[in-house]
Amino acid sequence: MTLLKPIHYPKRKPSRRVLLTMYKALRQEFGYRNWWPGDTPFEVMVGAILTQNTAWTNVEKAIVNLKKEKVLTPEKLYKIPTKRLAKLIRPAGYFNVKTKRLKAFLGFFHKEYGGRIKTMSKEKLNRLRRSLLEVKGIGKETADSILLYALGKPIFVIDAYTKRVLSRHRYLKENEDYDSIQKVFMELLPRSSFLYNDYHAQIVEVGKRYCKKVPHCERCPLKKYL
DNA sequence: GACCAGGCACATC
DNA sequence: GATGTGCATGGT
Repeated sequence: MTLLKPIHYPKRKPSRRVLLTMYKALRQEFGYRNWWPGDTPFEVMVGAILTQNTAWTNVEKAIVNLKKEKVLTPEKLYKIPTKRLAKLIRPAGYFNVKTKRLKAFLGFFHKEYGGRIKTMSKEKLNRLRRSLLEVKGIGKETADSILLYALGKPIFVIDAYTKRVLSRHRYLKENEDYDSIQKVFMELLPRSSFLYNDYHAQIVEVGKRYCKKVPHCERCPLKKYL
């Protein structure tokens, strides 16, 4: 087992070059991820809410239920009784909270965009993000996941993996806030939804494989950045 | 049986 | 603005 660097280690600012070479190292190891498990943009949106603080394997079970019942469409989910929805998404955990959040999002999606991805997509990124954040139950990460992974908008998603991987390599403070982390990526990297998508996916992959609570740094492609 | 996993809103100080 | 708490399932 590898010992962790002390957490009081001073933060070092990543340069554009470091961010890009890290990305290349990851991509070389894992290949292009071009990622988010989901067949349709709508499924990605639902998944983004269901996966809040939850392992994806549990979310999958909920999605399977929704598909099996043939209700994974904007109209069907908008109309489905709350109790039935709660029952179907039960495996994803926090099912009462998430039922409310899904319903809140579906109401918004229906009211503002007629439940149409295309219409929603036409909205300007900043405006869309602001309105998503007004929906109860949609915070920054969920909003950005929807924007990037469902709608292909160029915005970098910050999640637990991003924070863990980057802070373990001293590129972040222990509890750095969402906006400043996002700024690091977005100010240093070219504005590309493809890059933001794949980079974040690479971080998730390296986080899952090597950067757990007990990290396995020996074979980690980011080893030299420790 | 404890601990963990791709957050968020809300209460309180 | 920082800190604490409730929300719940399924895998390890």
